[in-house]
Amino acid sequence: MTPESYQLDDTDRRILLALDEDPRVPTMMLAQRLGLARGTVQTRMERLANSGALRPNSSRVKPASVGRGVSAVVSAELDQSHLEEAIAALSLIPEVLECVAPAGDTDLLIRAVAKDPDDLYRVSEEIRLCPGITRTSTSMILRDVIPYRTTALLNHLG
Amino acid sequence: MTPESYQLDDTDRRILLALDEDPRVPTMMLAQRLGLARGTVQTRMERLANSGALRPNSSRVKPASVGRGVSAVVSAELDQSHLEEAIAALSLIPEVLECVAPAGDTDLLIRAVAKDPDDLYRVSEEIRLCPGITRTSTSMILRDVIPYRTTALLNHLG
DNA sequence: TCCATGTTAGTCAAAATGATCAGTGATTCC
DNA sequence: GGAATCACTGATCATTTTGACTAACATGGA
Repeated sequence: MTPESYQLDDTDRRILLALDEDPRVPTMMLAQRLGLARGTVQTRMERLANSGALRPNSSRVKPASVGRGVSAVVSAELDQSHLEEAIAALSLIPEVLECVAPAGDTDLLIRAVAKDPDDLYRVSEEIRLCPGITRTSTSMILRDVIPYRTTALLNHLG
Repeated sequence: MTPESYQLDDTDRRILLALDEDPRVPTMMLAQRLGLARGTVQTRMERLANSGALRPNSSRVKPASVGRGVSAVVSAELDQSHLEEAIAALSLIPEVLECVAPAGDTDLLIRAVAKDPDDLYRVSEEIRLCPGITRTSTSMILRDVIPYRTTALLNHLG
């Protein structure tokens, strides 16, 4: 339905936050809690699911719970003419969770996970060997200071 | 129940991946599809929800859908003796989605969002002014090359 | 003003849920 | 070897929820 551009409003955010606190709550009770009609909540949740505003459910999985307790940031420089090839190759590495292109010196910033430091070396090598990638620098993450969240953001807008 | 250490097994992963493809599917049909008994799926989903292996639902929200279409990576150096203060202060900034401490030169690597480049400047300033933070360097993200995913990882283990 | 949209509030039958239980296989531990 | 533990199956049950539909109301824009 809605392509990519759907903007969540206050009601959407309240629903999402309420679901964080009580993920299994039935629509009816949720509606009561928020002071809305059931139909409204139902419509909203349906819309949310189809709006493209949410990442897939599996993105909630903490890598540590599938035995990937080691996390790293890999910055990569690349031969710009082979950008798309590099992206394609990176996509094929399961341990690559995310990759962004920042402004500045670094061409690509890659978030990767591994089983242990030794495994991280392997992953890091796989990344380095991607076509188009000329140089990488891997930093293991020592501490998850603030684990990924959007709660504060959602609350803030309210 | 389970604290933080629960390891997802093959069945858990299959359930999660199936839910990605069809998020609203009822437990019964899901069980059929996976060739499991309903009770099993029910137990698994319950356990998953309580295991701490999943981030809160709201972490699925794409910041762009709440008007934060601009994303940035901020690297920060800090006065190590004020680490905890800095963390506390950063936590209070809603636009700070994540913060990790990598090995190497950078003390903290912060993922932040903003409404637009102008707003990013404001957020960036807020970060810089956190107690304990001595220097920051902000890079706007130009392109989301691989959006955050765990699908490949979950599939890979199977 | 009229129209479109989103909300409320209510109904309905159909379906799913959570809670059980006994039986079975696999694994571990003694 | 045997006992105990654990997870899965397949089944039943009453209760609840769901999705789909109404009609009425409010709001905001054309």
